[in-house]
Amino acid sequence: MNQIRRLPRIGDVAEAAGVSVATVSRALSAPEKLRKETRERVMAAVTALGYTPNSVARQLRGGNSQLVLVIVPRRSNPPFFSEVLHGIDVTLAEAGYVLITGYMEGVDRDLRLIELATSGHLAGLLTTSGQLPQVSGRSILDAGLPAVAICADPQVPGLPPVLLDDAAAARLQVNHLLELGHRHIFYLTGPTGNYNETVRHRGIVAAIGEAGLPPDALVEHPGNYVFSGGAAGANAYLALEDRPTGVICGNDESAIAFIKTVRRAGLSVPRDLSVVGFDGIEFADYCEPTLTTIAQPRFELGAAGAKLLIDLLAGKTREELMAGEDRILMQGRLLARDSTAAPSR
Amino acid sequence: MNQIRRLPRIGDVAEAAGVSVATVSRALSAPEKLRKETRERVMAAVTALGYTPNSVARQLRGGNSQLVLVIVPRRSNPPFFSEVLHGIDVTLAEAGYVLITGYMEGVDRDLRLIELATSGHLAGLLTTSGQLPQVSGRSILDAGLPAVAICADPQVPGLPPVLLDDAAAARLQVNHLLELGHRHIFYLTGPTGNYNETVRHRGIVAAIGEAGLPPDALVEHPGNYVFSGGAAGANAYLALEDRPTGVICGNDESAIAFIKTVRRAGLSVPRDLSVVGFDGIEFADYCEPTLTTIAQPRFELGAAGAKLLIDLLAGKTREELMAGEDRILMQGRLLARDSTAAPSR
DNA sequence: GTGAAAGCGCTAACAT
DNA sequence: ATGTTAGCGCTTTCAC
Repeated sequence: MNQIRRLPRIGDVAEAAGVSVATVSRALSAPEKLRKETRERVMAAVTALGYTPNSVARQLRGGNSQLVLVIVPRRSNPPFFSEVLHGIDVTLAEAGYVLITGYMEGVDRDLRLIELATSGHLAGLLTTSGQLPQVSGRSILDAGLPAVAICADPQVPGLPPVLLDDAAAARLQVNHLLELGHRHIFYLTGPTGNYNETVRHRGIVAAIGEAGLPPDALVEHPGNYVFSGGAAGANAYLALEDRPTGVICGNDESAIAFIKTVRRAGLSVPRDLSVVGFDGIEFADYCEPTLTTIAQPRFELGAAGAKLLIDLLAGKTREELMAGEDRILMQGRLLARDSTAAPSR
Repeated sequence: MNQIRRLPRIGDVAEAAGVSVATVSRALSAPEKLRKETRERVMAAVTALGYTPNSVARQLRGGNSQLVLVIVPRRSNPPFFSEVLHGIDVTLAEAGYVLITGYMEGVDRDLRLIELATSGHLAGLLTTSGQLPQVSGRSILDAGLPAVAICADPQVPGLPPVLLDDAAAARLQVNHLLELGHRHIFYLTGPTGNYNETVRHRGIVAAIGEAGLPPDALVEHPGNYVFSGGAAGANAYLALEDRPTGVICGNDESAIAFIKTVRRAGLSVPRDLSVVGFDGIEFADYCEPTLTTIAQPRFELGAAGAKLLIDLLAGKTREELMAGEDRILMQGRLLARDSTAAPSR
């Protein structure tokens, strides 16, 4: 009936319970300091009024924010990142934090993200992008927030990264094809300059070299991790006079487009060529043929990064958390499915 | 050299520029009130110190928050929602807002989201879930934030929804199959109780009825919008004695799993059966065969919802924005591809 | 065990 | 055109 139009504040609760605002505050944040009776009276008033502390005021007072900004590159492979985000979200939520997703997209956005980081709302920062928001020499890290990198390493001092062991995973791709007997390999790369691409590329070249194959056993074509690049890569492959029998794609999405394109051109997978993807997204098991790929521990990458940040926020030092390592590395797993087989003869 | 460890505040800028804090504040929010010379002196100090206003303090003072909470159901079809979110994100960013993604997942999460909404951080609320966070009678709407629903209608008074015309889209699915000559239809539903499922279901039944077909022309099987449900639905279909020639799936993901499962059992699509999906995700054009489906204007749904919220936040009234309608309806588009054809005889 | 009051950084009346 | 100051809602000394 006598409904007040504004949200209840601490003073309303104090009045209703017949105590001071300080007592209400203590009932909420340090209940053990109150007589049981007082505490119960306050809590009853809190419930009756549906009071929730205004955390903006709390933060201004110097309290800790519960908001963590997660920076995601805009053109970011949704089936991959959504699972990483899920891992982050679940882990943060368990510790009482809330995630803000900030997509990068052009310089304006970079500026806005930097301002958000400096705005006083945030407790910490998680980045999944190898390129940090940066505007005229000002980096988002200047906000001084505790920060952790996931899935890509911006290689900035003091920013501990949680990464897939991309080099090892790339070797898994190569060695799988080599073990099947392939000796001539086509590599549809990721976007130039991309962190993961750079490391995997090195891994692939190294694995080819270690197998004693000549450098021209590897034919490369630039891709971009999306369908269109997969199709374009396949057309480049089809145009080759001497087609490699093994194909490594930068990710599953481009692998699926690659396969669709070569099949449409009359080739058969894995009879005419074997294709390996990367990521292990759900669709890779529902395409035709099912895709051999590297499963990334997506949820776990997100969870581990979030955990690291939470520990940092709790005041632990990087040294004790990283145990002397400069990075946390997780392993990919080869999922051998129907898109790879021994070369036909 | 003489680097202060804390972030600069308005007082630091004032001191550096030799003016009062009020002048700094005005230089930032009402520059026209200042003499050009003063303004320039202040701005120089702002730049020199790398000052960004503390928006927590601003908000506490009564200023407007720039944070919008977007509520997303956890089991939320990433390829679909990521585009809706993109539309939201781009539109909000243009108006200077930042999006917070809040996933729903169990009651704990509901409570946390309600607390976030009540915390004073937020400017407004966007929900893509038909079920609003709710805990023991307390709804997130009690926080009193301006709010808009997208893609699903929680059917709460005062919550304007931006929706796909699901009933019309469902008719599109049915009529496409009817026009091809199918007279016996299998419907793999969405999750029971889901808003979109409810409306589409009605549309499908109505379209069948209007075509003069008997009710048993439609065979239903409960699905869940994910791969596993698509596979299970296909197995149920395969077990039927008299198999319908037309199949409508609740979404693309389940349609793709459905097709994969029936093909593995030796059936051919579209020779033995035609399959229609729903959503128009990218993968639907890269599966085998390519999937006939309903394209939802995903980006536009998000953008329209965000726009509506922005206008609400700018003080416009629901009445003037909705032009007398109680909802904003957008239309789906049939994409006829290779998974549908006339029944074989 | 509880209350009074200062102060977090900012904006907007109100002075000058 | 610019300065002074109250106060947003909360937590936390410091008194009692």
